[in-house]
Amino acid sequence: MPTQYTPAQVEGPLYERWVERGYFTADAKSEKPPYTIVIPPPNVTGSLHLGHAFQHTLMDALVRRKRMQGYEALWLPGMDHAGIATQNKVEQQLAEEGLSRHDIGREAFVERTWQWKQEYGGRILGQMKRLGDGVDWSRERFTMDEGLSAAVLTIFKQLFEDGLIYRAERIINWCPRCLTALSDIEVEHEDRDGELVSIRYGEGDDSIVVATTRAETMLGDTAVAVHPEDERYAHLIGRQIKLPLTDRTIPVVADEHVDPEFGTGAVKVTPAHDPNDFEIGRRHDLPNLTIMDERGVITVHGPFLGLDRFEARSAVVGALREQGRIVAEKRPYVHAVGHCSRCHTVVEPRLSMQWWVKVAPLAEAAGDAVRDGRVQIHPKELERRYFDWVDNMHDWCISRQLWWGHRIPIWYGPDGEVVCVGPDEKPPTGEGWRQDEDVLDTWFSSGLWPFSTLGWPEQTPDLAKFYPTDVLLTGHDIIFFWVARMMMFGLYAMDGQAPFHTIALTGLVRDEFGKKMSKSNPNAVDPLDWMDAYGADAVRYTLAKGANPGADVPIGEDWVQGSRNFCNKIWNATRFALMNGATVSGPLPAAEQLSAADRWILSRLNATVAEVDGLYEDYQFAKLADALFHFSWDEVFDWYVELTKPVLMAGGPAADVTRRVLGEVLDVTLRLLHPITPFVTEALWTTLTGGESVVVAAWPADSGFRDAAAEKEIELLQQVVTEVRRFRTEQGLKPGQKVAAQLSLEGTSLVAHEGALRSLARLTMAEEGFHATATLPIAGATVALDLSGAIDVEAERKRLGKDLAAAEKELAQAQAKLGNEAFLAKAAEAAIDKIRGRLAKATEDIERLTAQLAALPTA
RNA sequence: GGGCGCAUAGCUCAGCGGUAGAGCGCUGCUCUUACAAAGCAGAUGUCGGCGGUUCGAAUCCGUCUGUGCCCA
Repeated sequence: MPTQYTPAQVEGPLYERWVERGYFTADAKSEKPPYTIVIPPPNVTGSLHLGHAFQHTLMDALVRRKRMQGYEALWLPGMDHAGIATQNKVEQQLAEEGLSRHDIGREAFVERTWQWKQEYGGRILGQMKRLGDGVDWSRERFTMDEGLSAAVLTIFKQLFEDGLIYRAERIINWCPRCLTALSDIEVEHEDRDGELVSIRYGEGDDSIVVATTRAETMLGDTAVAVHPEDERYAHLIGRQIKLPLTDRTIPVVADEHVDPEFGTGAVKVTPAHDPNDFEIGRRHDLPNLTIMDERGVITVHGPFLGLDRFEARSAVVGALREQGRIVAEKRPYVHAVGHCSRCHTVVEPRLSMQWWVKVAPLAEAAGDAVRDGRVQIHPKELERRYFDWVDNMHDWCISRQLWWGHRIPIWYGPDGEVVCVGPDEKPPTGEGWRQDEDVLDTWFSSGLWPFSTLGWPEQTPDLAKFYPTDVLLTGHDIIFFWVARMMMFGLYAMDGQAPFHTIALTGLVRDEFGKKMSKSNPNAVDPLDWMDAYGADAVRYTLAKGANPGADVPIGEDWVQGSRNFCNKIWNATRFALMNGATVSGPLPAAEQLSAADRWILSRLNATVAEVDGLYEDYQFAKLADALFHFSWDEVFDWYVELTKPVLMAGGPAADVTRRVLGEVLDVTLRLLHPITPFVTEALWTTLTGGESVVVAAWPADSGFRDAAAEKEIELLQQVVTEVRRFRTEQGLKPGQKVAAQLSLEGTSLVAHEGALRSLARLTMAEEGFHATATLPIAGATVALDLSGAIDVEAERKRLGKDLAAAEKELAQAQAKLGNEAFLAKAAEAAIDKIRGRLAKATEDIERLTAQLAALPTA
C-alpha cells in the first residue's frame, strides 16, 4: 500500500464497478421503503460547473446514506431540452453553413436538433460520473422523450379543459434576437445608465410635460395620463393635445394609478409597448399602436421608419430638441433594464397573442402545501421568499416562438374552431385545419419532472413505488423555476399529493473571496480540473463542508487541497491499521476487556454517529462534515491511533483487543464518511473489512455505548501529555528526543496510563544516575524530568508567569461573579455551578503554577 | 423605490444570553518506524460604531455606517 492516496487510479474503476453491479439501480418491486430524489434536470447544452457539483454532492450524500440505511433508494438523472439555448446552438451551426432555420424548414430543423443532442448534448452526464453521482442510469430521462412528451400533452389538455390554459393578447417580454416571448423569470433586470428626458406635449395652455427613458416609444403614445385629483392638470383632463413629431392628437386621461409625486405627475401612455400603459389603455379604451417589428425596428411611416429602436431613440430626442420640446434631461439616469437571460439582448415589451397558464388556483395550492406543513422548506427562513413568489405570481406565458420543444397541441379550424388534442387523440383533418406554430416553455415540461420521469400519465410500478419523491434539493435562486412549477403541477396532476415533502435550498457557489462565480466570470473554475488534481472526494468534501443552510458557498483551490490532505490522512491511518492487523472479525470485546482508551473512542464514536445522524436529518451538511473531520482527525488519528501504538507493540491479548477496536472504529468511520467521500472510503473499507462494497454496507447505528468516565480519563491524559510537550518545546528539546522521567501518578486516574504517557510524551524510564532537573506538577501527578544539564529557567519562568497571570485573572473574574448578589439571586443554578467550577479550576491552576515556579532552580 | 440578509482572528466562515471557535494562512522545532499532502508546540480578535434591555450581550432591542441579494 503506497504512502499516498492516488485518486486518479482508484475512482474510474470503482465507479464502473458500482454501475455494473447495479447498486444504483432501484427496484420498484422491492419491499424496502422508497427514498427518491429526482435531479432538477440540467440543461442539455450545459456542462458541469461547481454549482452542479455542489448540489449533486449533497443529493448524492443524502441518497447514499438512505441506501445504506436500507431504503430502496432512487436518484433519477436526466436533462431538459432547453428550448432557446439548444435552438441557438443549432442555429449557430446552421449559420456557419450560411443557412437559417427557415431555409431548411421546421421538420429538418427539429431533426437536426436531435442530431445535435446526439452528438454534443449531455456532456454533463459523463461529468456526473466523474463526481461519483450514484444515479440510476437505467432511468435516465429527457424532457423531449416520448413518455415525457405524452405527459406534457396530457396535462396541457387537462389544464385547457379546466380553463386554466387560455390564449390572450397581452404585453409580453420579447427578445428581439431570439424572436420569442419570454416568461417573467427569463428576464434579468440590471441597472443601466440611461437618460431621462422630459418632453413637452401640446401647445400653450394645453401643454404638458412627460418624462421617459424610452423616448422612441412616444411614436406609439395614444394618451397622456394624470392622477384624477391632481389639480395641476384638472383643466386638461378630457382634452386632446398634439403629439409631437406626428400628426396625431391624443387625449389626456385621468387614472388613479398615476403617481402624482413622480416626475411631473403626468405620464405618456404607450399601450402596445409597456405593460403598465397597456393596463391604462384597457381602462380607458385606448387604441394599441404598435410601432416596432419583431426585431425592434420602427415601422411607423416618417423619418424614423426602419431605424433600430436604439437609433430611433436618439433620433427622436434630436428631433424633439430641434423643436425645443426637450425641457429637461437627466443623464446618466440609472434605471433597471430587462435582459434576455439566454442572450442578454435588451428585452422589448411587445403586444402579442400568446398562451397562458392561469396560475392563481395552482399557486394558491402550492402555497398552502407549505403553509400547512405538508411540505417543509429548509432552511425555514427562505419560506418567505417562496410565499412572496407564489402569492403574487402573474399568469405564466407558456408559448414560445421556437421550433425546438413541445409543439402546442392546439388546432385551429377553418371556421375559427380551437381544438386541444390529447396524447392519444387524432388531430382534426380536412381543409383549413392547422396546428399552432408555437412550442411550450421548457419549464412547462420540467415542472412535470417528479412524476413524468416515473411514467405518468401511465400508472406505472415506478410511479406507485417512488412518488411522491422525498427531497428537492436546489439553489435558492431558482425557487421560482423548479420549486414553484413542480409544486403547482404535482399538486394539480397527482391528486393534491405534493411532489416532495422537503425542499432543501442551498446557496450559490462563490470563489475564495466571496465573489459570484459564473460562466462569464474569469474566476469560474472547471470542477473537473480540481477533480483531476485532487480527486473527486476532495472536491466533494470541500463543497459539503461549505454547505451552511441557504448560505452561499465560497470555495478556493487551497481548500480543495486541504480536503485532499484529509483524504490522504484517512488513507494513511487505515494503512497503519492494516499494517498492524486491525480486524473486524469476531464480536467486539465486552467493556470489561477494553482499555480506557478503547472505551473512550467507542464512546466518542457512538456519540459521533448520533450527532451526524441528527445533522443529516436537518440538512446541516457543513456541520456534519465538520463533525466527521474533527472526530476522525483530531480524535481517532491524532490520539487514538497514537494510544494504540504502545499496546500493539507490547503484543499479547491486550493487543488483540485493540486490533479489534481499531478495526471497528475505522470500519464505522469509513462508513460514516462514505456518502461524502465515496471513493477513498470504498477503496479502504473493502480492504479493511473484505466486504463487498461500502455502497451497500449498513449505515452505522448508535449502539448507545457511552463512557463518561473513560472520556474524562483520556481528557486528563491528553492534558498531561500536552503539558509535558509544551515544556519540552519551551526547553528546546527536539520532538524525537527521549527524556528520562520519573512519574508519580499515585492517586490519579493516570496510574493505568503510564505506558501511554511515556509513549506520547517520549519519556523513558528513570535509570541509575537519574537526576531530576525539572519537576512538573500536573493535576495531582508529578512528572520529574532529567534534562541532563541546565534547563532554560528563564523561558520556563516566563511561560509559567504568563499562565499564572491568566489563572489569576480568571480567579478574579469568577470571584467577582460569585460575589455579585444579583447574579446569585437571578442566574440559573447551572450557570452558577459553572462559575464555581471555574473558580475551583483557577485556584488549582494557581497552586500548580506557583509550585512549578517555586520548583525552578534559582539562577 | 420596496423587501430581505450579512458585518466575529490576515482570508473564508461557524457560534446567536453565561470563560471567543474551526479550516487555511502565520511563527518555531522535527523526515519520532501510518502519513512532510505530516507531527508537535505557539501567536493572533475592545465579535462594524453608538445607545438600550439584562445579574450577565458577539448573542436580544433601537439606531447609524458599510456591504450583498431579491423584487419593481
